[in-house]
Amino acid sequence: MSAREQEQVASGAVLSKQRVVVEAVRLADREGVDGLSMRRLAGALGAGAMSLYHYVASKEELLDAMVDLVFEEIELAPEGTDWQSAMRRRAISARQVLARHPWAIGLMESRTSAGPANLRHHEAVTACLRKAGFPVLMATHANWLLDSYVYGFALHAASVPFDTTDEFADMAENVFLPQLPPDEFPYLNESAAALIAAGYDPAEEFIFGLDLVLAALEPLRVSA
Amino acid sequence: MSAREQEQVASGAVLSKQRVVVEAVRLADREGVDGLSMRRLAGALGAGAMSLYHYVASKEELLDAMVDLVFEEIELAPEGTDWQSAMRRRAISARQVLARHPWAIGLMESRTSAGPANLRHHEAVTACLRKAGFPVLMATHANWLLDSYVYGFALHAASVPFDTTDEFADMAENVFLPQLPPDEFPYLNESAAALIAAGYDPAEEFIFGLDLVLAALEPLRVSA
DNA sequence: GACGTACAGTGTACGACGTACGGTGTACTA
DNA sequence: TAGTACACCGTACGTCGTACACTGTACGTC
Repeated sequence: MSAREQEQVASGAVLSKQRVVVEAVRLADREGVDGLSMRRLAGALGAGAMSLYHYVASKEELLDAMVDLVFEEIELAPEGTDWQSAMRRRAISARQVLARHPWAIGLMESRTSAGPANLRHHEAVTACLRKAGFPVLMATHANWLLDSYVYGFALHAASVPFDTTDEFADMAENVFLPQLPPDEFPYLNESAAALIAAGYDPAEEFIFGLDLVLAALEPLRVSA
Repeated sequence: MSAREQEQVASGAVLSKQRVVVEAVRLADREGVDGLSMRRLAGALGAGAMSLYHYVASKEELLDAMVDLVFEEIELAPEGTDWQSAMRRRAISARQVLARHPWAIGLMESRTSAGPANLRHHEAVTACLRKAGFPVLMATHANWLLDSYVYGFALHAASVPFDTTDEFADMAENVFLPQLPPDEFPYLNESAAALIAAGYDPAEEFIFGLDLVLAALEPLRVSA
């Protein structure tokens, strides 16, 4: 919170950038990003639409701020543990946060400037990798790989209309399989059947790939 | 192309779903997805806005079709080579295609039903993995991991405002570094400096992680 | 020829959107 | 008491997606 915002709060202002952005995230969670309009957001805050423009220069800036607020929810890589545990924790936290705010993923593609929380996050991850003994360029490679996996998984998971084992089994039997003629898609049929039997849990699915990636990175650091 | 569309073309109809969707992709490539409106698209086709609704039930359906058209551009996993080469080729192709149509990535999050090209693609990948000796569930895990990496990389790359070594060096020196006080972000400064010196190429960066992932998956198949 | 039907394509209109602009009102300073 | 600053808002403009009712033309069938 900037000095200016503190002033506003102290002087009894009803609105603040903080409040605007927080409510915007809430609205997007509830109704999706398409349901977020300046008028509706203002309504939720008990204000007129144009009042928002005292705290946010444009809707684009609001979206930037929303994405950064989401980044703030992600746990920073903890210090004082081995690098794999630290990366594991922050990756799992990131996945959970993005699952809570799926609209944020689609927004990232169009947002080209990183917010402060994003930068802090990136710095913490890089620090962790460097301290673990990854050479500079190897650390950036590892960073790209891990981030790509985390965001990609979240994107993939958001584009799929189920979140739990039961939902998946239901959708698979009643929606997917009927669309998949067995002679044209034999392997997808086989996969779906196996997944229905075994159950699907996004958290487990995520960890499978995550641990594989972490293990693959291990030999690339030079021990201290 | 459906029987109905062939009829239309044969009978001299000026528009067709094909033509509408192709032009929509072109427009989105040129102006971004925000610049794509039904009126502008119709204009580009020399038609009135409402005419489009004879070929597309709604803008949502148009966006679905656009995403599927992009999937059609991705090379299918070739048969008759070892699984790693096959996966490598299709992943590299996917990355290139998504770099050409960055708007498609952001769209995927909100599209919950896969189009035919998407399904064909998925089937081909699964077939390749199964034939390479991955057990059913392992193949779906590998699928998730690979897809997450590919889409995640594309998403990450789209959210970054440079594409070539020169652009990166320019942006880093003139935009990023000035925003990164060295005492607050020592590691990001170090990384940026190293990357400026070493050069940045998205294709290489992508292949680094891809090969690591492929190698990590190798031991999980049971040899035939 | 005349007439009916089907359907590709369109003009107009409605409600919602982002936001420019020019107000209000209240709280504080001088 | 007058002046100033600024949080807040009402109105209006251009654009959006699209419902609805309409045009014109092509092609039967007599």
